[in-house]
Amino acid sequence: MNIGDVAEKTGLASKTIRYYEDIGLVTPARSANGYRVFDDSDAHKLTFLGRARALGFSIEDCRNLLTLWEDRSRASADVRAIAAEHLADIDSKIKSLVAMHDTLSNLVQTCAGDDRPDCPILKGLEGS
Amino acid sequence: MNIGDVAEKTGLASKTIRYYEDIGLVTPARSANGYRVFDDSDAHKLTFLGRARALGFSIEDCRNLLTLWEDRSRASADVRAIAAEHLADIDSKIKSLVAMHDTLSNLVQTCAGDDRPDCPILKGLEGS
DNA sequence: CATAGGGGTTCCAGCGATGGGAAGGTCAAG
DNA sequence: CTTGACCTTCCCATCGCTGGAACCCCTATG
Repeated sequence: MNIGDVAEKTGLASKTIRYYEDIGLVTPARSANGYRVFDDSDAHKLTFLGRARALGFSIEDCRNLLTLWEDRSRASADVRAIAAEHLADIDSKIKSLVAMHDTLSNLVQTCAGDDRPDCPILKGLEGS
Repeated sequence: MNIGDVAEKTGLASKTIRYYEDIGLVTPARSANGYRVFDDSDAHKLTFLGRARALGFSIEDCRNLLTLWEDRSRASADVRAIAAEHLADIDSKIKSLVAMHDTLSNLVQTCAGDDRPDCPILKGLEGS
């Protein structure tokens, strides 16, 4: 498979795949003309990466998960630890976004949104 | 006020304040020795910026809000539009994070987290 | 008066995870 | 033979800062 094929197959951009090779997440073979050649195992790895990234795992997390994924003797506790930590991250991001949402939504609701110059949103941002 | 004072007052890092000057959000005066000199109005602006950023507004949003804030004849509808759009952004981020959370939390819950090599989290990332 | 420290200044580089685009090589079809 | 779709490497841009280097300024102390 050339990069375009594997890109379509995995849903990743070609650029992204090249980047993943750059940082050592995949190591596709090269054909005589210099093109990258991906086998099923590469594609499988990239699919894995795509899913993990879609779940918001950082590249470094992905690297670790990938290592664990390829290590047949790994303990599932290791994986669980990474996932649990990431889950806590997600939780705290959600909390902070919900807090933002609440504050901002209050401001928006108290704002008449008409053509008068008096705006409670700006007031809210201004004072304490 | 020197930059350190206003940094403490507003809770922003000095570096951040310099950056805000760089991109034209504030324009403090300069004293003879080249130091930035901030008056109350500058500090007020920076406080405004700090709050808006804390609510997740982008720098460009902040620039617009700041313009509106300084324009005594602005329509509150303009402000409301920016805020409402940002609110929608926040909403969609929350939705996507909650979806991530749910998926990942399912995976984590089905994972025994012991020392066996069989891990449902990796399986989940692997297959569809 | 020299020195030490804690300000301040500029500029340059880097983060994460790509995306855009230039400049050029390669391949299959018409 | 040419066209157009692919591929390659390379460098720059994004966003919102943050760190560091190298240097200047001001005050206090011995």
